[in-house]
Amino acid sequence: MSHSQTEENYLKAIYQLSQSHPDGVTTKSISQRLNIKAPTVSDMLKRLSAKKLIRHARYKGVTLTQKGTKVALTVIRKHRLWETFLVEKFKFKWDEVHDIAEQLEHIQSPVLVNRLDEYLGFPPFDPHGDPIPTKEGLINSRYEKTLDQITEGSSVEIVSVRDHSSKFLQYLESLSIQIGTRVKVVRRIDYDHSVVIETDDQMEKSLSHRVCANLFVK
Amino acid sequence: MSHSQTEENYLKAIYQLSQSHPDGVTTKSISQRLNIKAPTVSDMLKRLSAKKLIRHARYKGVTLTQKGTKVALTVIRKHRLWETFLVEKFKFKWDEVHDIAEQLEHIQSPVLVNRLDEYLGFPPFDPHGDPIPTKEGLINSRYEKTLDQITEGSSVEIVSVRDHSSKFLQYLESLSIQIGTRVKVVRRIDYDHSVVIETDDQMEKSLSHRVCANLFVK
DNA sequence: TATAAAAATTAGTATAACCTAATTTCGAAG
DNA sequence: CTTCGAAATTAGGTTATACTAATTTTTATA
Ligand SMILES: [Mn+2]
Ligand SMILES: [Mn+2]
Ligand SMILES: [Mn+2]
Ligand SMILES: [Mn+2]
Repeated sequence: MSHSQTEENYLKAIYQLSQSHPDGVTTKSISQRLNIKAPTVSDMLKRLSAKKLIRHARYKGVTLTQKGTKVALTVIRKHRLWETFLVEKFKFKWDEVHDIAEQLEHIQSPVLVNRLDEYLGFPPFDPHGDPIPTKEGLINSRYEKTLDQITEGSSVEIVSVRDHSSKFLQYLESLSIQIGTRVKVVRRIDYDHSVVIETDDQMEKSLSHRVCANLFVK
Repeated sequence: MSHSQTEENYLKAIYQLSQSHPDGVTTKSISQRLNIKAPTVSDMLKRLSAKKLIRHARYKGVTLTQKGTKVALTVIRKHRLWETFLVEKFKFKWDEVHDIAEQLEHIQSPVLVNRLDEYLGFPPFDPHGDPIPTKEGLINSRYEKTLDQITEGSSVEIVSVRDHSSKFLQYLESLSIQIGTRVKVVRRIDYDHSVVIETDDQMEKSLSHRVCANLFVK
């Protein structure tokens, strides 16, 4: 039994939303994430439930079943492997690959995915620093801390980004910030929660709270 | 304006059928090729016609417009480039790539296709010997002659296969026949139109008429 | 605790892409 | 030139996936 692209997109969205809401994902949040109206989501949840891919009690949040989780992780695995492929082999920028990977993640061929993985040398992370689930469905947990939570004076490394939009990624490039960049928190501004950082090149830069909250660090 | 995968499949089928029926492709032939019932095809032809992708006079055959031809050639280009990629880079056998390429041919991203083309070194032919349309939509015409039309004593080279099925391609492998193989027609058997050939390795092999009709030569 | 706002669901509709059954049109054979 | 079988189309139905409007349920607030 295979699943439609639409179903896969719902499962992936539910998986990702459940990372911050393990006790149940709301219809509204899925609706916003996928840009689909709530009644349509309600409908789909009924179908996914009938297929035993999610658990759903009416008017309550949803959680993925083991079966649903496996599908979601497979889709995420493919998305991140393809993104890595596009950057490593086809010389795309990290802000150009997401939309293409949104399509490639639905290609059905387990053997293709594994050849891709092998061709790339079994990469543990994608170009945005996100962990790539293994063939067995294992995924490293992501670092939880974001740059806005770091105390003054500490030095940290950027390990991944929360926002994958071109806009954000291009802005980071203009600041010379990428995955692996070390930054020192020079000052935290109380007024607007912005942060002044210093990068390797000794330059001081000011980052808004919004930007910092989208940068995972270790 | 983009087209659905379904529409692309129809356009590709019409293009390929029109190679042997330039004056118009029938509803029935499309129906058989795509394994879809004739009324469904009729329906779709109306929609493709409304989009100016085909010309269609009721109860007459269809032809592609320039616009439709362009879409078809783009899909074929992607199909053949991906097949080449899978064989060259991922070490798939030539009989394993068609079904995966049927999916990959629908990925929408002109820049991806051109990077793929570049990555492969702008190959003129796919693993089955079929010509790959260029970015500009140009396609080499295929050799017309098949092995069953060759006179006794002549020596020819296999340039492409008509049938892309695993069954057929695997049978060819078992005979050590591939694209580029030179064969000499030793004898033509009148009784069943089968042909006895001799390959580089001095071995004599008997090929049925059906097999010969699926082997293009030069 | 009563009520209002928000969230979720149900009801009813649309479109793409499929189907079967019925009808129309074409083209070949007599 | 009529007639009949094949091909094509129309009619009417289904499913997946969307939508808006109406209704129900939950939750938050007074
Ligand atoms: Mn992405
Ligand atoms: Mn990513
Ligand atoms: Mn093919
Ligand atoms: Mn091919």
